[in-house]
Formats: sequence, structure tokens, C-alpha cells
Amino acid sequence: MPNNHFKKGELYSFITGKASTAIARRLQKKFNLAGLNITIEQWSVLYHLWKEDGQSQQQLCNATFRDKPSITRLVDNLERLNLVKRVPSESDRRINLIYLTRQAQKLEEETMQIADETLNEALRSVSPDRVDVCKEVLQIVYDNLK
Amino acid sequence: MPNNHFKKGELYSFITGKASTAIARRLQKKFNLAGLNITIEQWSVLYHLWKEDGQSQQQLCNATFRDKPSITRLVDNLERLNLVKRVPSESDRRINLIYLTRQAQKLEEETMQIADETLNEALRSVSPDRVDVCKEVLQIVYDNLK
DNA sequence: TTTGGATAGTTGCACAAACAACTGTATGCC
DNA sequence: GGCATACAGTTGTTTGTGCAACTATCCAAA
Repeated sequence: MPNNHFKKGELYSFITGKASTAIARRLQKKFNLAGLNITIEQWSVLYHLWKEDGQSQQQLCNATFRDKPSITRLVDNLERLNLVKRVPSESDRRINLIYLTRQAQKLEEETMQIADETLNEALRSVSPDRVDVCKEVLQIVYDNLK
Repeated sequence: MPNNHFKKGELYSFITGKASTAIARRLQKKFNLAGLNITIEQWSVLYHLWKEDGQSQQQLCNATFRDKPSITRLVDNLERLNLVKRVPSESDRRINLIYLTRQAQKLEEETMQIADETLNEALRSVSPDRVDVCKEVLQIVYDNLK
């Protein structure tokens, strides 16, 4: 097992996630400019519902790496914006299934395109294989700690 | 200039910063276990003051990549915890210089060791050169967007 | 069949972040 | 000197996060 002892000075950026903060800010700005009245966090919930509609809040917790109260409130706000709807599960009355509204379905294409564009700006002048290494390392970090 | 068009499915982790979230949570947990009553965000301010004491709030904004209101409130909370002290600048009365208290100076060694330990756990089984690539890519992303 | 433990979701609290609007101070230009 | 402008910091509002405590429901074992 290699020695990964961290040199001082490299600590900070990794822990604070400056890069992902910068990406999220840029994306939020682009949403605002496009007149899209949603937050990045709300978008991240929609993102998983676009992949699979009708997930339970608990499933959304796992998918988005958030705790239950966070999802409760994000779903509250998304429901207030008429983007999702809580539907009680027939088979298990503890569970809410979260469904996209027509209005939210219409947001998918535009927001995904903006997200794509944002990542292209972020990764400008980085070679694809270096992006791959970065992605793999971050995945391992996540797996090591989750 | 290479085409960095992002494949779908890679989007999510980059934007949400799951890895840095995981690191921050683990670090916070370790602080709590050690009986250290500070947040990661507060620690990140102290981190820069340990490097250079007596910075203005604006300098801390730049160093920590936060806006002015965020720093105002972090300094508020750090001052309430008796970890820093606002000292009006003699030469420019708009400026507060932020100084560490004796108590905060004592936290440096212990918290840096915990942070080191956390990063070693995070990067377990990642070779140093892959860590370097990852770090460089994240730096470029930050520079591209900041 | 009851009961105890697990699971799904909600609520309260403290802390943090982003934005806009504001106060007070400095500075450069006429 | 006086004024416009820029800069440092604060405050209010909305949103999100993490933890702990709570309710309701499910399920399995005695």
C-alpha cells in the first residue's frame, strides 16, 4: 500500500472542494440567466428523477448523497414550484413516491444542455484522459469514505 | 484544443462534488469525536490565519473563495467562540484585521493532524501520481471558472 | 397476536451560502 | 475643498445542510 501522506498546502482545496463550488456557482448563474428559477440542489433531485421517475424520498437520499431532512425540504420546495408531486405508495404507507410534473419534464433538455456547456467551460484545455483520471480518483475517494 | 464534450452520466458527481462533501463530513465527524467544537467552514478560516495572521476580512474572502457576508458571519461565530478577534486597522478605518487568539493557536497542530489523517483515508489505494493529476485538473477547473 | 425493532418521513435548531441593499471610509479628480 | 466613485464590512432574506428527536408504519419473532 503506497504512502499517500499528504504534503501540507495541498490539504485545503481537496477538503473545501473549491472546484466543485466554482462549477456549481457557474451553473447556477447560467440557470438564472436563462430565467430558470431553480437551485442547483433542486436540479440535482430532478436529475435523478429524469433518470427514473417515481422514486421514494429514501432512494433520492441515496442517489443525491443527502440526509432525509434535506430531501424532505428539497421536495417541499420542488412541490411548491409545481415541479414534483408526492404520491403515497399503495403498498407501503410509510413511503412517498416522487413524480415529475409535466412542467419539470420540459426542463430536462434545456438544463442538461446548460450543465454540459458548464462542464465544457470548466474542463477547457484539460485532456480527456486526465479528466478520466480525476473522475476515477474522486470516485475512489467517495467509495473510501461514504 | 481537444473536444471535452462530457458524456452523460459523468455530469453529476463533478457538479455536486460528492467527493469533497464526503471528505468534509468525515473531517467534521473526526472533529466532533475529538471534542473540537468547530465547523469545517470555521476551520477553513483558521487554516488561512495560521498561514498568515492578521488578515483583513476581504483577504479571507479571496483565500477561502467566499463572499463578504459569509466571512462576516464566520468571523462573528469565531469571535463568539473566542478563537479570533477583530482589530480595526490603524491605517484604514474601513478594514478589520482578524487575529487568532491564544486558544486558536493551540488548535493548529491537532486539527491539521486530523485533516491529514482524513485525507490519507480518502486517498487510500490511490497512487501519488494519480492524486497529482487529479489535483492539477481541479486547479485548472477552478482557474477556468473563478 | 402482540410487541419490539427497523424503516420512511417530518420537524426544530444551529450553521452556512448567495444575493441585494445598506453604512461608513478612502481616494482621485475637478 | 467638494464630489463621485470605489472599497470594506454589515444586515436581511431565502435556501440548503446536519444532527437529534419525533410520528407513523411495517415486519418478524416470541
